[in-house]
Amino acid sequence: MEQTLSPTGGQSLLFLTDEQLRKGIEAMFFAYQGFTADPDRILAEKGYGRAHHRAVHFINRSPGTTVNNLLSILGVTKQSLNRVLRTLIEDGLVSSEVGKSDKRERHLFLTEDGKALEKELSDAQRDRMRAAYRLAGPEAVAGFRQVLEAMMDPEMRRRYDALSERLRD
Amino acid sequence: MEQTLSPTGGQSLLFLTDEQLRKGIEAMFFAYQGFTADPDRILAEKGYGRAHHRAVHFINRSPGTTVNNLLSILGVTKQSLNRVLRTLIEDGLVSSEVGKSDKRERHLFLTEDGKALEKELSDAQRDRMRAAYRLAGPEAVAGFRQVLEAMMDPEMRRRYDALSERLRD
DNA sequence: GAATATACGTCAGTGTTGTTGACATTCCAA
DNA sequence: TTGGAATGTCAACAACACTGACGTATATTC
Repeated sequence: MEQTLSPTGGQSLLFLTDEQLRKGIEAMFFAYQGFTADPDRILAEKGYGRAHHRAVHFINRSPGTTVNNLLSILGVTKQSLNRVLRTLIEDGLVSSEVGKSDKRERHLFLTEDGKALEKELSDAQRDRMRAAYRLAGPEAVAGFRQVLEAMMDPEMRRRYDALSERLRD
Repeated sequence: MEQTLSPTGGQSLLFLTDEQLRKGIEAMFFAYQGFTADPDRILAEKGYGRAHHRAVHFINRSPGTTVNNLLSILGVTKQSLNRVLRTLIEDGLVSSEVGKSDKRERHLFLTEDGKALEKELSDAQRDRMRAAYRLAGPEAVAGFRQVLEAMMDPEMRRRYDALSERLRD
């Protein structure tokens, strides 16, 4: 609330000025800092980093996913992901099961401990997101999502959409 | 367009469900990848990284800013910023002038070459932002900004607002 | 004027995370 | 069955963030 001043200046035809665009760029930068701040704090205590968070998040989202699948979602090299995955497996947060039909594949699951960490992290992140959503209101949230989705690379957009195929939005 | 299906499901009271929040989190993650992809490509060619981009961006935004000021905006350590600044000064993209009233301070400016790089980078980033804005429409952009602003840490929000104090939105 | 604080720069050490290269295993198709 | 492609692992290296300690110049305070 108190948000009576429209952040776009209220002009419907001037919303593509360079200054508007620059402001949007800066908003992304500062907001992303806030977006990662809370999980980062928790992760640092436990000796993990953002890469661990991302892995845990998407394994939780798609239990049984393969390493390769996870790789394409995260957009990093398999070696990079592997380092993270190894520590998570060693620490008993993730379990890796050899595929039944294709024994080359490893299917990834969160253990109970892994689920606990995932919950701790996403609770923190969701709290902030919830507060922002509540402050901005449903229509702003719809716009927020629309712009973000339009900003994605087509390939990433596909993967993003695929995540909610089963789960209804 | 074609965005007739509202990303919030159209329900004004369901925009705070865990699934909605999770979707927002993932949207931030994937969108940020797109957000940085174009500048990253340009930077990689020239042997620079995101840190250089950020420095150049904010020096351009506030010419004559001091090192300390830049430090607090970027939220990094001075050692980290110094490494970046040193290479930018060596390469002739940034100039550093001893302060007149306080000779301890260094005021930072972009040289012509620095301005050229800044333009190249922000043109690329703005193009994507512009496309996303155009696709989503003015109202979505307003919501986008509202949510992002609500997501910032208060301290960062202050700095974000301060950037456009002179320039009218 | 002396002590203290501030602004900036630098050196050394560490950790996370990305990269490439080499390699083992498994699957599949010629 | 053999060779190529796919999957995943191990090792070494680079980029870039961080902390801690220190040096220098300047400003401020007592």
